[in-house]
Amino acid sequence: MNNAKNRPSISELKNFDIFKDLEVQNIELLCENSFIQAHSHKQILFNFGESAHYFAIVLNGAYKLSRFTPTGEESVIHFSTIGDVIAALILSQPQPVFPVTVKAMGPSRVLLIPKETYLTHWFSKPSLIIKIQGLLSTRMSRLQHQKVMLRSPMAPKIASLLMQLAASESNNQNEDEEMKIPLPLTRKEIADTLGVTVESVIRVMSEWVKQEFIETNDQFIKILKPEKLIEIIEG
Amino acid sequence: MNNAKNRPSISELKNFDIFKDLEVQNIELLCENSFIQAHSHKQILFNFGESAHYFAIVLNGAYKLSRFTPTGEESVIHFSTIGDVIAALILSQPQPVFPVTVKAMGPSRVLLIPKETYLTHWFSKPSLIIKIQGLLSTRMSRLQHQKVMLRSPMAPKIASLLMQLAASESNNQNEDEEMKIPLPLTRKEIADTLGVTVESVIRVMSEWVKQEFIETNDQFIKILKPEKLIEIIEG
DNA sequence: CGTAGCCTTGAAGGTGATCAATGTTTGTGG
DNA sequence: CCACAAACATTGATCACCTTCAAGGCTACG
Repeated sequence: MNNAKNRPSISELKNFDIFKDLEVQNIELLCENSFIQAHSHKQILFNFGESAHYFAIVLNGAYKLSRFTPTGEESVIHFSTIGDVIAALILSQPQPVFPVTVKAMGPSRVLLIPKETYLTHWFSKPSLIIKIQGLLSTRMSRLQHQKVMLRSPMAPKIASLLMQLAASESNNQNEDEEMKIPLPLTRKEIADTLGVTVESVIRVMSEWVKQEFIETNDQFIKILKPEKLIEIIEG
Repeated sequence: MNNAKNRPSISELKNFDIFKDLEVQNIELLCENSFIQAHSHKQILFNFGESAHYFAIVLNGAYKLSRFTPTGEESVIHFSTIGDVIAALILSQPQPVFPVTVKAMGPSRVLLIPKETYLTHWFSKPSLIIKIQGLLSTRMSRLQHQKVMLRSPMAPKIASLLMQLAASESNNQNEDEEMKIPLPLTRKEIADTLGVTVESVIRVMSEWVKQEFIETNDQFIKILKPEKLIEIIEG
């Protein structure tokens, strides 16, 4: 249980895309009353339905955003990795409430920024709004792309998700090169993201491991032959 | 083919939530170089992949936002009705490109606002950004809710979609009251929204018509017994 | 050492897709 | 104004894919 309240260090924040190009005193304003919180695996950052007083920026590790069905099944909405913002969109609403439950995937850290600071200092800087909207845009685009894959059978769906997650990491590397998914991802989580069962995911991915399209040694998934997965997606 | 360029009238705009609470001269600034465009059924407003120079506010009627699979199947992302903004999120990106194809559903009208006006005048008004983010938030929330329904069988999926669409219209009416879906919606469009086949949608909805849960006389769908649909959703 | 979570494999069964045929409505051009 | 085409709605039969259920193995962790 590690949730000591720490003030953020400017030098660390400077590494993040959002704070790049900003002067030190500006960054200090933007982080007014903010603090860093660390989490261990599976620890919960926000709960669905709680009223929101902060938004978060992922400094380290990754977080899983999900909702639950009445029967307790998990539905994963998004994986947030380094530099991503969480719950920024809803903070501008009158009585903001978290639309998802947010859980750490492995040891992770976030910067928590209070609603007041967001509304007074962040909103008056168009360049910041643009960056946040850019992140949202990426997220929206992922959700949309997953909708398009709904009609496809199991294998293309999984291939598409893996490529999507891997693509966020690789800086437009050449095709044919290995890609690594920057998340400790279980089969169950893949299943919960696609709305299918674990068994189905396992059956498909085991085949790929056997054919050496992917590798899944440690807890990270590596895509050895992206071309093959693309082939599968395109049918 | 009706795409005459018209200047918007302030008095009409005053009716929309976004422009309420604004002074006339402010509205004029926000509409700098903007114009109204009318469309007939199925006419295209924006094409997927085109570079974006405008965003749109729906004044009248409705628009369907969709993407297409390689095999030409349509996947509906969102239905935009009166007061909704289209393509606002992406306009702040460096080289914005439409992420969906936008098509009129019946005779409709939009106000088109150029990128430059958006970036210079809209972005400097936090209250506007808040309203736009509110609309986006609603949209995101719908997409997320649909993801949660992925694991459910056909009937709950369809019931959930109908209730979602009807809810946007009704001002928190009591349950047990009739609800009307403010869109000329075909079975095919419902199918394309859920990623299922038309036949499946028809089989489920025909049953509901027979049992008088819903009515579908004219081109609009009316929900006669919302309680019944809620029952179906909850299993 | 025992439990909990994840991974794996197999067999059976059902739900929704597919294919095909036909009816109905809408819109268009001669 | 009629004829024809195009889009939408409907119904039935068959079949494949994925879910469900069940059982067992593996690893991490207290």
